[in-house]
Amino acid sequence: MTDILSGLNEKQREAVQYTEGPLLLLAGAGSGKTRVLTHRIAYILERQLCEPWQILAITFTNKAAGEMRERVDRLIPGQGQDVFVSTFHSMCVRMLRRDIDRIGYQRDFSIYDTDDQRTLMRGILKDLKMDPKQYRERGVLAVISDAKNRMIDADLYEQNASDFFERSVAKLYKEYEARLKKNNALDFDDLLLKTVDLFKEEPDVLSSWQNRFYYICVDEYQDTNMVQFELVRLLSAKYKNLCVVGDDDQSIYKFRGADITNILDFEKCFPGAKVIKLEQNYRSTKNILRVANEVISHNEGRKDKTLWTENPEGELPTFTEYATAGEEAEQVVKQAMNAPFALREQAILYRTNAQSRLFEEKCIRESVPYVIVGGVNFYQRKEIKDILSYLRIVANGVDDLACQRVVNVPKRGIGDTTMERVAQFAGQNGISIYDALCTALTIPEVNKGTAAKIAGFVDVIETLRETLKAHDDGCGLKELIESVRDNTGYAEEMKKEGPVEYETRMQNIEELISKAVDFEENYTPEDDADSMSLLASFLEDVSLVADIDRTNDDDDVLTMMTLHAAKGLEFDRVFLCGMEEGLFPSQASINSQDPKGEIEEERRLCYVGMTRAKKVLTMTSAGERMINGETRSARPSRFIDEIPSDAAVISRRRRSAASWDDNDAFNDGELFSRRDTYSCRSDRREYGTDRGSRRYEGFGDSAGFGYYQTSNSFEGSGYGSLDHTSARSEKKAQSAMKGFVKGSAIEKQKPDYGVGDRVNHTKFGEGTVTAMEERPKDWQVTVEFDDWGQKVLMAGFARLEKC
DNA sequence: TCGAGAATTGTTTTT
DNA sequence: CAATTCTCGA
Repeated sequence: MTDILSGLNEKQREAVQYTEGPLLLLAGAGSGKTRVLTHRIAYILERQLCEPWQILAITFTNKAAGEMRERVDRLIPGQGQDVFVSTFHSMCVRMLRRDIDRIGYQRDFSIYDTDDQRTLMRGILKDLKMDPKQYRERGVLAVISDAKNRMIDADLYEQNASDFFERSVAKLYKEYEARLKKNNALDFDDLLLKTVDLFKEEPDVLSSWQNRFYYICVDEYQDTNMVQFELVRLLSAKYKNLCVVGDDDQSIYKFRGADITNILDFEKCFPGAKVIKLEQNYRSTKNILRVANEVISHNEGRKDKTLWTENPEGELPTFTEYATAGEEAEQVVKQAMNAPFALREQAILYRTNAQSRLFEEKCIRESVPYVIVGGVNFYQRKEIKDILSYLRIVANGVDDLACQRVVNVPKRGIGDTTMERVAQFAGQNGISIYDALCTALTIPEVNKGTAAKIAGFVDVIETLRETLKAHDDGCGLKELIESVRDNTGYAEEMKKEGPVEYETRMQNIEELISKAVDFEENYTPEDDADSMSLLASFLEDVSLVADIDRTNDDDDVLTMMTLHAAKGLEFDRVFLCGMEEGLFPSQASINSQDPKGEIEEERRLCYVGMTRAKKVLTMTSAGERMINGETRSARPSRFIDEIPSDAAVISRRRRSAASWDDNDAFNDGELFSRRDTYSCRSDRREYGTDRGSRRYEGFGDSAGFGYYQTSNSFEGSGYGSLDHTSARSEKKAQSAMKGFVKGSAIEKQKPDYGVGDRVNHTKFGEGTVTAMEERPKDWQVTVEFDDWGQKVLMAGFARLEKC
């Protein structure tokens, strides 16, 4: 007992011991909430308030689930493994696997990922002859997903459809559902939704789970959506021992339905709920925390709390604006390389996955070992999806999508036209594609030659089924995958793509095999899921793996990932990169219907990023970067503006105040939104080759900019207080700072030319200055150009050169 | 049926 | 820019 409660502060201890009844734990970043959760579970176990398997703990990732199990196990040896720790999605799969047949699905259902969903929707649009320009599958699916997250089914959606578009979407929604059902498949949202359906339609199923779980904990509660709320509500209804942990300031998944009111209104929904706030931060330095607090304080409607720490001051966070994204990446990688921290203790965080490319490039160049979390998910890679599709057909014969995906992979001479006919035949006879293929010879429209090829494919599948059956004692995944690789001609097909691709693909398949072996070894048939095959569980498991789950912390490598992926992690040093208006906060959030709300979400994301840092926070931006093949320029993020000047070392590139204002207009909508609202392609056509930065004349070229720095001097920054390596870094840091001059935030300079002088402009060429007028933030210059006539320019913006 | 080259189109963020 | 779709010739 003393063990479990020792080392906890008063609040934490209170939370650990408050086991009965609803509890809302408002846990700020780095306040030790995982610690509280694990100790709480251990406390319950030690007190023998219930059996391990009667505790349900829901985490955000599978990795977190594993870690929690481990940590509990360390506190109460031998019992941690039996606690039901899981993500919402995995939990639902387990529950559905047991009982989904009671609501009209088969228990060997497939799980469709985003790609599968899109393929399915594309087919629907085609069959219903809807204009794919008008109904883009991505958009339609987003609407459907949104509806599902709010527990609006197709019928209800139809009833509420108020305009033509919505009625069309309703039709698509219905068809989409029908096809999922026909394929015996569920999408991600369904996993949650169907579980709720199951609970509502089969009360005894619900009560069996209700009876089982005496204690329920939900981590990252601020990111739960309505369906998840409903699940939690239902499951906890009997014993009401529900503990939710979250931080409204870290709610960053609104886009996928997370509803912040779940946490804000917890006390209303669960009367008598106890609220405990954890406000002491154990992770970051005072200086990092101050910056994070300052930024997040710009949000309205938060739960009142102030994070504080007893940690040392630490050094001031820095912000540096580089000229280009390339330079940003290079400097960041070099700094990481020379910092007095192990690579694994540092992370590069960014808003979008696309930003990783440059960092990756620089890491390769500098030979810095790195790992990118996210981007293209392992299980979405072509070769993996292909192989899994084979396995899906083996497991679930009615999965048409899987069938269509690999029927001609490797090339068997079964083309689109043939498959079109087969699909039609299948539809007419109400059978699955695979069943249709099995009887290909009887399909009149399919000619004999192709039918023979089809028979070859069917043969492959049947052989695989044999392989599986031959190992009914539960060892066969490895053989199965190897069989797909080696006996279908798949390996040969890959060779054609070139040796490099071949190698990486083979490696990926190897990785899949070891995953499979691993899975098999740890596989314990569910107490109640008797006949459910090992294969089906493997496939279900595999589709729920997030990329973060696959990272191992053993290697000393530099980690790069999106801010979203960084949630829940911590590093000694964090690089927060790409802090530019239009990127972070994203242009979409600025242009959205609800800019205020969306920018607040971006700000929370920023807060999450900053609070990942334990000792050093380094923020950067680029004056220009390539986006969609166009060089675009941007001013530093508004979040940088929100940092008080004495709280960080802020180095912006020198720009006149006037150009800032223009730049604001540029970034805050006008020009970009036009590109978004209307076709940006028409722009391209109209302007021909005059693309990108040249179109926004005056922004693209960075020549002529200097640096200046606001706030205090460099004293106290750098790595002086750390160790020897630090001296080196300090030097590096200083030399990187070369060219920076001290100055105030906004400083207008009188140009070095005057009325009557000859000047040169990058676009307009030479001309004579005819007038100069001082403006509040800049000098306005009138020039009579030789070739272009009179122009009125802002000096800080036009970069005129005296000649 | 299939491949190569052209054209088009797109970015948040993810279980 | 890069990923995906389209188009056309064999």
